[in-house]
Amino acid sequence: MTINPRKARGGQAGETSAAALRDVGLRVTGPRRVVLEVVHGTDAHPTAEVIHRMVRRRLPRVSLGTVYRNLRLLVAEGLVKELPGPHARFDGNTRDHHHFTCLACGRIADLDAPLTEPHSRALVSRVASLGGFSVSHHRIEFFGRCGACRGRSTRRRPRRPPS
Amino acid sequence: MTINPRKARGGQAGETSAAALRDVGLRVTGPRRVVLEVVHGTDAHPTAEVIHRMVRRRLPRVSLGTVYRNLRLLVAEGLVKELPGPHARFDGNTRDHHHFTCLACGRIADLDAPLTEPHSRALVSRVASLGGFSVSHHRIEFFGRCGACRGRSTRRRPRRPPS
DNA sequence: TTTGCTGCAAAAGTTTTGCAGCTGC
DNA sequence: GCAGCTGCAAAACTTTTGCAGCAAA
Repeated sequence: MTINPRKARGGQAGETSAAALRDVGLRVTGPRRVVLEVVHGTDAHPTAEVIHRMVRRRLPRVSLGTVYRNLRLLVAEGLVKELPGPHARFDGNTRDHHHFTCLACGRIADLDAPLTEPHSRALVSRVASLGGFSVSHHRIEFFGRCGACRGRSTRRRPRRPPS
Repeated sequence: MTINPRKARGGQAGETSAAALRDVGLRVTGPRRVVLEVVHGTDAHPTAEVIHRMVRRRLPRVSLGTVYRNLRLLVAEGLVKELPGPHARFDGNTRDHHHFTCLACGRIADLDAPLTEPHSRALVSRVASLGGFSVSHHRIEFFGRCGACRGRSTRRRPRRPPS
């Protein structure tokens, strides 16, 4: 689901995630570390509930409230990104990137910066100068059908109605 | 708040909105018509609750449930657009356009197509061809400070935490 | 030891829905 | 008249929060 392939996520996660938490001044607790590892270990842009389910496979007693609290902290510290929507989704890819959502299967693909960079840079400066804004960041979402679903005529329903 | 100025909204709304409803095969009822006129009559991208308040100034007995039901219908029929987020916002501007959100005052400005068109067109075709997608539409949101807030040092808090 | 974190459960906030009655067509 | 709408109230969800105990540093 990634267009510009990235290094394996959550490779040597064990030590890395603890270090990342320490770096930003957060205590390293079991639930917190696993939440971070789960989000960094997938590119499926899971919701809080899905993350909770995945965390529980490793630590069965972790509560949903704790997952939410930690996601908030991780987002605030910049270790995780949040995608807006009726059900928030979380993204362990903290590099600059945008998204493509397949309306047929519901999957969300990361579009890393090199793919969009040249044009979006021009776009931002045009909007800033003509609109009189200072633009700190921007978000681009594309919608349509992914390669796999373009062939398929029977559209498999998205797991959640996209957007 | 509109960059490319548009024709006055909700000018001769009275007849127009009823006609628009009939066009898409919806019954013309008081609540429904007023919901549509309210959303078309502002460019402030109001939430459902705000719309409800505005509708009630004209029809005091309209319930929030009815506002939600009608907004859903109007969105489904393409008479109104919905902006994603924790609190959905609604937009009477159904033309192709994008948005700028001021992080200082929370206001959302419409960026009409001519402003973004040339670059976003190139962006879409690049993403489609390199990613192997068919792109049906896309959404671009810019964040930063608007002209008015750029000068101000004291940042007036957004009415709702943006994004 | 101290401060922060957790589980649990309750609360808060938004959006949806069931139902009986009303109304546009 | 009938299908479709509406108000009202309850329900369904997602997300947040209070609290007492526990654990990282």
